[in-house]
Amino acid sequence: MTAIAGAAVAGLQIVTVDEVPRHGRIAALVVGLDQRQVWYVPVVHEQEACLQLKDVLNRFKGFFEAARPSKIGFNQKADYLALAAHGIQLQGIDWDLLVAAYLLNSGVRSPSLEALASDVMHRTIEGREALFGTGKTAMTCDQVEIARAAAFFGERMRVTLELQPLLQAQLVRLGNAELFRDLEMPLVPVLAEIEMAGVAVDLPYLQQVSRELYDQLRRLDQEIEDVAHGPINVNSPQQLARFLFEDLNLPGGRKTKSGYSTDATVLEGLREQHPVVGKILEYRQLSKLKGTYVDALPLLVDSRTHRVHTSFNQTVAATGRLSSSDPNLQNIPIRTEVGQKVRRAFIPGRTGDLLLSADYSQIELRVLAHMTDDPVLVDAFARGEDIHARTAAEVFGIPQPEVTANQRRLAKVVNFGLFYGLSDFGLARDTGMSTEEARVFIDAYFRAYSRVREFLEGIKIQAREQGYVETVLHRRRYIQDIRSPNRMLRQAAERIAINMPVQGSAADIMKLAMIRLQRYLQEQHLESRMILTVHDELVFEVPPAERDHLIEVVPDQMATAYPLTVPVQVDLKLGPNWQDMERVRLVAAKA
DNA sequence: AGGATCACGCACG
DNA sequence: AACGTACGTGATCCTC
Repeated sequence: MTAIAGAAVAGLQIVTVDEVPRHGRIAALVVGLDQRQVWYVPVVHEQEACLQLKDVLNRFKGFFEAARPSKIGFNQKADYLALAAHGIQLQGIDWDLLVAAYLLNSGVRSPSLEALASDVMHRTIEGREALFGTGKTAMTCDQVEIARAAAFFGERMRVTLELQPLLQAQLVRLGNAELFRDLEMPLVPVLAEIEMAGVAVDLPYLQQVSRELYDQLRRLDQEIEDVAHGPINVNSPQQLARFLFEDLNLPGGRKTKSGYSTDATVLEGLREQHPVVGKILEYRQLSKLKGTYVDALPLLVDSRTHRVHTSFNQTVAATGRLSSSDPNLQNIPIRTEVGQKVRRAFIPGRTGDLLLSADYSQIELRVLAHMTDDPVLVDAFARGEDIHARTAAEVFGIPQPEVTANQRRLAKVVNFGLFYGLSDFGLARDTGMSTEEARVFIDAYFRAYSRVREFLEGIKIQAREQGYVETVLHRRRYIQDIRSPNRMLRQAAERIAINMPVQGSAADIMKLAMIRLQRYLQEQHLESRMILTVHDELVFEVPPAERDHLIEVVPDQMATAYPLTVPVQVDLKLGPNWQDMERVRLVAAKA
């Protein structure tokens, strides 16, 4: 114990029985100082005598809660969560191999330690399946012999310790050591805290919505089956295609691998041809919302906290964004009326508290302005203009007051499409203009915004010559197929290359803001909690007494997290749930 | 029979 | 089929 406490760095893993570290069902601790000194401390093994968890945690508490030794691990958010369940705040989370591996190659979705050992050290180690088995017969950690578990986790710890300096050297070589140390690693406990905070949902309300949707769905299903003269599963694209394109003889359009497509755009095109099509579209929409959100969310409410605790994944998205799963709280509906009903279910956990939502306004276009230094784009943001109206004015060569609503709409589609590597074909599909008109429109856009065109061309060249592209903080994404002789593959690679620096830089900025704000809330001993992050939006749960304080600090910290050459603007909304929110304040940080 | 995986469709930024 | 995600359902393949 003395040797451990006195070390500068130590490997650490908290082994849990189940896959939800937040539950804190700790099976064992693994601690390692070097290849020769690795300890496996079992606390829950069914067949054998173990140490008492309480005693073990007490012995190690000082080690956990001290910034030194620095802890090395693999997926340290899980360690933090498992210990937090026992009231221990893990400190010194300095070196997570999972996070490092992600920075080194964000294209590999959540690399395993096995894969790292193989790729970096050319060494084969046992995977979890070898010890626990797979599928229904899989054992949990507590069902395995201590000796076998100790050998398995001990080897992983030795590999972890051996890999760490190798990965560190690679981070330095790539120029990513600072991004790792100052952004991604500090973010680890921030995400864990957000997950632990969770978000409250209004269960009785959701139940009521579920009943309403059930009735509507039954009615629609009946009406559809009346037309079909028999039972049909509207959820089955196969059955639906047979019904529409064989029984009703409607004109089939696009094909999928297994037949005619029945997706929403196809059905929209058939709406006028038969009244049943509208009913199918409505059925689809309601069924999606009911199944994915209204009925699924209540099942994920934690019985102890009465809240939903998502997982924020830091090592999945190739652009540097975070993702959310179990449940995904980053795709809660907002666009349709029924969707908004779902959003109303997200509420503060305590009566009287409020939800505060702060979102970056046009962050990607501002990042684009910053990266390109395009004089027109920079000027528009500097003046605080309506960016889509300005774009329309530039493209059509008319004064801004004369821009029609339709012209603005077209400009908006282009402004969004830019980040996706817009094609004339795509623009035509989204706007209803001809491909030829779309081509002319895009040409006019790039004449007005020549620096944007040069920038996008430059990205493609960089991807081709270096094999990767990067964000403002030098986060990399390697681009496959960028030199492919296959035109389709190559163009797809070019679109990926164009998208990443902008989407990824926006993610960099958001991550910086999250770290600052979490630090601030903690230092000021505020009760307000950061509870969600949705790419360009942060949501907080706020007691009324702290309302004015947060309204001041949140947008300010977000807007100044990473100063751009254009102002960064943050919109602030406040309300009793995630839907019914009112604009409070609009903050723009000076460039 | 039941699990794993693919195909499709679609929710968000 | 313009970038990035997550996930539910049905259909189909695979294993016990």
